[in-house]
Amino acid sequence: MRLGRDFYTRNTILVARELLGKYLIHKDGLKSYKGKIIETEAYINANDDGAHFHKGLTPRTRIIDQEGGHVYIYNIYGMYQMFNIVTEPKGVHGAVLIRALEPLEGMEYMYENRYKKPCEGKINKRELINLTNGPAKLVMAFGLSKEKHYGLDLVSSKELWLEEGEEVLKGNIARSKRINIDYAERGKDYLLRFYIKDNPFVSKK
DNA sequence: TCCGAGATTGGCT
DNA sequence: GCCAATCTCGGAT
Repeated sequence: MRLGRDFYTRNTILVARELLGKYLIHKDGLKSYKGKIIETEAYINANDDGAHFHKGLTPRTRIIDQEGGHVYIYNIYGMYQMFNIVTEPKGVHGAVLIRALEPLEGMEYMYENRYKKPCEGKINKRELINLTNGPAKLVMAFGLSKEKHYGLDLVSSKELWLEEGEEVLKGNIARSKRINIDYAERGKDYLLRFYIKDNPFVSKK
């Protein structure tokens, strides 16, 4: 069952936590990708100097002004891209970064996207973990890109959306500081990263 | 095997 | 020049 608008247009921190266990689906022609969300980070508002939009929107971040459910993808380090989901009602700025997924379907396509060679036979455990255990890795594995998917609406798109997934008990959710935002004077210590405890696809300890 | 340092890369904060 | 990252390679375990 696809998640509707009401799921996304709520408080960003709440959405980040509830995204854990949900399924991300990408249909690309005959290729079909499915993965369970394992790790997220919330980026909230003007008080959060870790957020790209804390000083206001720019051409890069313009989609964040839209209502929750839209896709925000940006370039980083010249060669990687990151996948975010816009939250909150229209005009309120917030987004959730998807940091890790657990592959469920389409692993052979993820393998080809990540390693640039055909998937022959069984994928070993190390290769499997390395498909989607990081924010730029999962973008590569799922065949996502800024050019194709920036601004797309997860509520109505025929190629990319989220579905109700597995319930994650509160006791199995861990919360921590966000990864690699030491440059944010205020926001660096905010506990806005959520992940499923003991899941092998979590990006960092 | 595991961990840290160094290289990579180009649009924009 | 900076950056919500990743890969590789060397040396330690």
